[in-house]
Amino acid sequence: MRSYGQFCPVARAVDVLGDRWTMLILRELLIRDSRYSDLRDALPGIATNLLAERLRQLESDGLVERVGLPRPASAAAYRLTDRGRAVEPVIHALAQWGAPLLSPGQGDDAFRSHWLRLAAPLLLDGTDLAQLEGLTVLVRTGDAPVLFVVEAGRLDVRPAPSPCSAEVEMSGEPSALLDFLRTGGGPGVTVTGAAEAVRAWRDVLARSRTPAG
Amino acid sequence: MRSYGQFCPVARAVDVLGDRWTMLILRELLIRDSRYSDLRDALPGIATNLLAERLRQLESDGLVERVGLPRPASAAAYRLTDRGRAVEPVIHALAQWGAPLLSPGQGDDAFRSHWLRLAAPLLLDGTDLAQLEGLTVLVRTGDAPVLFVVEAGRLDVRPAPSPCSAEVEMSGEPSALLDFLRTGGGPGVTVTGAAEAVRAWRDVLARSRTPAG
DNA sequence: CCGGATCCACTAGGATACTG
DNA sequence: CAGTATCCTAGTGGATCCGG
Repeated sequence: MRSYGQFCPVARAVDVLGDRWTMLILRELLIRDSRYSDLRDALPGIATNLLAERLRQLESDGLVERVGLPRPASAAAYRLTDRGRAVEPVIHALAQWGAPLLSPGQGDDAFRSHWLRLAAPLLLDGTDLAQLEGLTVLVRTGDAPVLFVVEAGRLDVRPAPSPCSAEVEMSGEPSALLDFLRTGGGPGVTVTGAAEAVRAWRDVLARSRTPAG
Repeated sequence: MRSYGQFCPVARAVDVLGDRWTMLILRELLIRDSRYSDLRDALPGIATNLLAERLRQLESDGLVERVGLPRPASAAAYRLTDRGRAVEPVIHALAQWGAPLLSPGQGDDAFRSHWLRLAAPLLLDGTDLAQLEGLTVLVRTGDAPVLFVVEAGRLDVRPAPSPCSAEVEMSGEPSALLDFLRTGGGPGVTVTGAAEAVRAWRDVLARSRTPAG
């Protein structure tokens, strides 16, 4: 991208981060280290040459590094450097601001379950997870099941192993499921498991909180 | 901008905010309500049709409103709506991350003094302004002088009236001045005024703080 | 199958001239 | 002053192909 040519911290940041796709590539690498094809799968519509060029640029800007083998080799992955990981507050602020834009529903948009790793803790921001310590929730939606684990007062989201047992199981369309995470109710989501754990989970989700965004 | 087509809060946010120039237009309107020509002056290099189109888009997205007269009239200005103002955390996060990118210096980049309204409080983040309550600093740099005022423990930056008297006066190149704000020292900045006030001001700036970015 | 490179059609952005 | 209209170029999207 052409520089804005402004001696201003915002402009200098956007010079580096403002290219098309760049922020979404960083989102992916914030969620997990990824191989080239992982990124391509998580970014439907990106042209392969663009992905390659963005990664090169991010590497030369010091936000991303290749881990594994040197340049001409396979099975390597991309990972954020410390400087790249420092973009996290920007991504989080964007996600907070963008959360209300999910309300119109999914439409024809793509969805990947691992995005919940970023979105779910955000949607639960302001809830009190202390009483759920240790709870596990298996979530079936999108392309692959994921496992919610409450630990240290935080919600962590990881790929679900198979087989996988959890105290609570939820399933439904991504759109319904995100509504459910925000409100603790709504149609289109099936919740099963031990009655007490289910009840505690729904209670926490239904608790009033600062509205996201 | 074409939508990324992803059911993800980050992607939906970038769908709206990710167009070229959009973030800088929002930065301007976060600093102050602006007329069309104010924006054009603060965004050197923007094509006038692009500025018009971005403003139209931001208006239809509900981030910006025209204030003053209805469509076919002059002397009107653009202002952020509440939803537009909610982008502030994103801009601040970008500015924090971008602050280290100022170190290479100004080069050929443009500078506008009013940008200090956003940048200066950020560069002083982590300092204790309580002991400077009420201090005024006249800053001469860039295209117009600005006045720093410490009140309610915060640093506020406003256009300097003329004539203007302040307890402390600083002047120098933008690059030197920003370094000075970060470190309390460095070459290229002239500081004058009552010795005690000058000393207190330098002391606070020199105090260690969380490094920006 | 992974990690790209190449080619081509298209669209968004940049520069400038012009108008109510 | 506040934009529109135009032309041109650079960046993007999509498909296909290639080497390890």
